[in-house]
Amino acid sequence: MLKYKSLYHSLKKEIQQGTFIPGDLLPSENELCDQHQITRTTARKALDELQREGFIERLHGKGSQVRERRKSLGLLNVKGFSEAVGQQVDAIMLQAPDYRGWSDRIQFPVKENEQSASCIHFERLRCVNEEPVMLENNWFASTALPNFCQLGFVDGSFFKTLSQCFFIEIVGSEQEIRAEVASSEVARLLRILPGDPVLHISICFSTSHSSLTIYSELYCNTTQYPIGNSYHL
Amino acid sequence: MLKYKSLYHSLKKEIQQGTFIPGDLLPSENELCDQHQITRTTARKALDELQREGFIERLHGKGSQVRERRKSLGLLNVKGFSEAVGQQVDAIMLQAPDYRGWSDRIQFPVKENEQSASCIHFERLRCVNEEPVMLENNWFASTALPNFCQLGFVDGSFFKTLSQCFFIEIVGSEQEIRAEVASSEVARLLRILPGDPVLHISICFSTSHSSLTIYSELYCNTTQYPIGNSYHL
DNA sequence: TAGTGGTCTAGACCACGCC
DNA sequence: GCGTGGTCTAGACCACTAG
Repeated sequence: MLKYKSLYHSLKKEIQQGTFIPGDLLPSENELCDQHQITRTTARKALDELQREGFIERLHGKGSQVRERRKSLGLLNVKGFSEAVGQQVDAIMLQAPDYRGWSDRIQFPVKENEQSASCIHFERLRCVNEEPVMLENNWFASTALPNFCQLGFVDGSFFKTLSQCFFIEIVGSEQEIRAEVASSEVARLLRILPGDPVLHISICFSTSHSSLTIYSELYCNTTQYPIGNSYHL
Repeated sequence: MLKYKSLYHSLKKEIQQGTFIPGDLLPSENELCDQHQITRTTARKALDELQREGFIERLHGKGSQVRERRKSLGLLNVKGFSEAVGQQVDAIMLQAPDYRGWSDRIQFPVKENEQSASCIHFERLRCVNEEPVMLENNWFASTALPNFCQLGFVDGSFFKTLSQCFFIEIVGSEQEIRAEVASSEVARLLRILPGDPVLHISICFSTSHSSLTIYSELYCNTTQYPIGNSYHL
């Protein structure tokens, strides 16, 4: 293993596990050099990567500070849906994680090696001010996440659970976005009329665990809260 | 000016101007060191940045190759709309660039210092297989782009024109996405029925020129061609 | 003033591509 | 075999923060 990658993974894991929490300062670059028998160039390369991925912020004269991770990932982001609408969001679990077959509602083609695995599915309704704004369905192969159905969600967040319980991070996504008319089922849950326009977002998340892909189908009522995101170089 | 930034800007400008075109190899790292009296560490820092921004690709054992720039920028990307729908796209100019007032159709607040400047607007219709799929409206302050209305578009691309004629790059964006019912005007142009669902995307692009912000309002018929994008760490 | 991160130098060895 | 990019070392000086 390359030295800078080794340090990078070691620091990232400590952040994910909570050894360092947001606001903490990591060991200084010189301390890291001593601890790992490397030069500053190598230590900085690891820190550069953590910085780009949003895990830390470098403060000139102070140190490297752990941040809330909120890098944008396409439409949504690693922190999840609440930032995309910019409001406090409650989640109601309509269907707790359970073993189901792969659904034909999934818009992206399910990878062949995953089709043979059993599939975990859960469905949530996201509300802002008690008003339902998004219906969320997720599917993924159960092989990568043993005992997932027995676990609770960390802070109600699926991504946080992946990170803190399984050390799995989202590393990429593909999305398709459509404006559709609401089906009677979607309309009932979002408390709108069948035929009203809804935003339909299909996402295929790739993760740091090669055998885990997450398929999501989201239906949003955007009349009150449009989906927002931003990007900066 | 820092040495690595100076080299970075110099190489980027040569790529934008066409001194190096996609497929070309930049001077090797050692050549850059000789030419600019710097060490490889410094040269590599400049190249690292160009690589992250998608201008070049590093080929181990070969060199640094200039790429078509296609980094994703939120929903759309710097190459523009054609990649988002993944098809060949024709553009019909409905309203050529002209001086107009700032429109109240712009969803993002126009910056105060821009409100007093005169505003250039143009409107295009994007078609796939002769079918209209997106109506595009753009507004921006004329101060940053003298003579813009007299210029033609490079390869029919607004972003390419900004880069090659003004050396201005898109560096960030904010977006809001909504599913709406089509107004009679939008429906007529997209050849759908008033009341059909359309995807409404509002974008505010920030650029490398501090006094230029681009405001876009897009209306998409996503029945045939959903808007796609992907993101990778 | 001591410690931190930001920049830069002048080397070294390696793996990869191509001839 | 030679040149390329990828990794790494062991220093140096600077600007910034904080006690």
